[in-house]
Amino acid sequence: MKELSTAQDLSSYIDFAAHEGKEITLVGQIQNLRVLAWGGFVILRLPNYLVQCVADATKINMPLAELKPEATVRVSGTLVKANIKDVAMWPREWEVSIASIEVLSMPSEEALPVDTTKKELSCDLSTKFDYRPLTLRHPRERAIFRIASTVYNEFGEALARLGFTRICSPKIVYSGAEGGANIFKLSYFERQAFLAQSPQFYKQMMVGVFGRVYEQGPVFRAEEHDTSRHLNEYISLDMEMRLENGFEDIMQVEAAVLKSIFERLQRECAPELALLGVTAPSIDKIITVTFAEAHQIVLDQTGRDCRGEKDLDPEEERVVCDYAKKTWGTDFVFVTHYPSVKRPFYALDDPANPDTTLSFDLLFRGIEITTGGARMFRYEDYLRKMKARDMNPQLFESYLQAFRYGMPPHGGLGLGLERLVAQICGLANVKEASLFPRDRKRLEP
RNA sequence: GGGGGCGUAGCGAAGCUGGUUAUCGCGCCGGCCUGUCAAGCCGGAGAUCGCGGGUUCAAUCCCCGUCGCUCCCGCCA
Repeated sequence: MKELSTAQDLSSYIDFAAHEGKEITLVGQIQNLRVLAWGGFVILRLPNYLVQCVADATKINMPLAELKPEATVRVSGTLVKANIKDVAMWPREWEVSIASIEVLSMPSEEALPVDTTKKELSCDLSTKFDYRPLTLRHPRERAIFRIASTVYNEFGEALARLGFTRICSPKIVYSGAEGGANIFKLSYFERQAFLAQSPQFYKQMMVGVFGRVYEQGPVFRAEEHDTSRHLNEYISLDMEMRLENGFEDIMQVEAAVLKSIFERLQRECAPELALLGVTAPSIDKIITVTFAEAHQIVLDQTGRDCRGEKDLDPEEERVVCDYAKKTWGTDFVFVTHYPSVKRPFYALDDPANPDTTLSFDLLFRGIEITTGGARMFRYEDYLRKMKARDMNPQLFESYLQAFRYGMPPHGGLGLGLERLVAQICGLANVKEASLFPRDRKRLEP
């Protein structure tokens, strides 16, 4: 038996200022190497740093030329002041003056398939994904996923502060939530099951328990779309809450959560944002336009009359966003009151106009990142709506239990993590905001 | 499900109204360089031009097919 210490500091945080002038030992992978006649530089990649180390050829224990990018090394030396210009580096005020280097591992290939030492990764999307274990090591790729990590964490933490309870619903399910046909089938012992395309039913059931819940997890869509804004598996940031005043409550909570996310990005991800050349957006006001007003904006701005249509197409969403930016100075527009026919059966119709629903989409820089709205909460309403849509209530037995036993007025939303991150980072394709994207063609790596 | 574009060394690209020794940058290999920061300089190796067929004296280039990638629409987050 061996007992390990529970007292040691397990943090990867390094207090560089406190180490100045002192001995320091770092284990990291070589991001880049610059060998000069007098010695050279080793850029070391650590969990959340990129540290420059400098070597004097006459003092170091081995020639730098024997090293190569992606070798894992243990560097010992002294932390000294430096002035580093490269914005990919962090920190930039200190470097390690190397005393010795020990090689722990070397890449087995003579040459790496893509060059990760340059400012930009110059390769096609498919190449980038084919070599994901390598390409993700590039500083810009790391920056994207440090930002994604922060967005994911703050979504949960901001909601938790507002009294929401985190839930984890099953991803193996008995029936398809939205009623759509685009659901992955799965063999489950002697029966057939499905991969959840949304935690919708479970988060509604859980509103009957906690009143305010959230979930962050993967959802699966078997849609054959093949575009720069779709994935077949993505991370859905979901919440569901009792409504005190109206479906506007949902938008207010979402705006508050987004605001909190962007402020935290500014505080904690400044180097990553700078590296990507972007700034965190801000959401200081909540701008809403109705679906009908959105069509009017498109008509006024472009002359295209789409007022009869039941949805906004991507081009119209871009027009509405451009208009909102120009007119109200905002990157975010909530479009409310979508037609009932375009919304799932559980959407709550607007009593003032039953052809529309008390629902919304949130558009961010030209793309829709959220769909949300109020849900029906009376059992009879579900039976009526399901009958009208030729749905068999018996197939939704366990879901409908919640309403049979009584439910408060409630609503919620789903936010696509990759879409949000892609828009923050200015990425052309959502897949770039996914570590290992799953699309129509890709199941690997 | 429908439509557009692209496949040329490990990576990214140029070339083509048909005839070249198929070009450039990065990476790789060798040499040089006292502070680099997308380091720099000199030299070298590396490509049956995605695959199959056709037209032609001649195809990387034109045509047909096929496979792969990418973008857009529908649908969605």
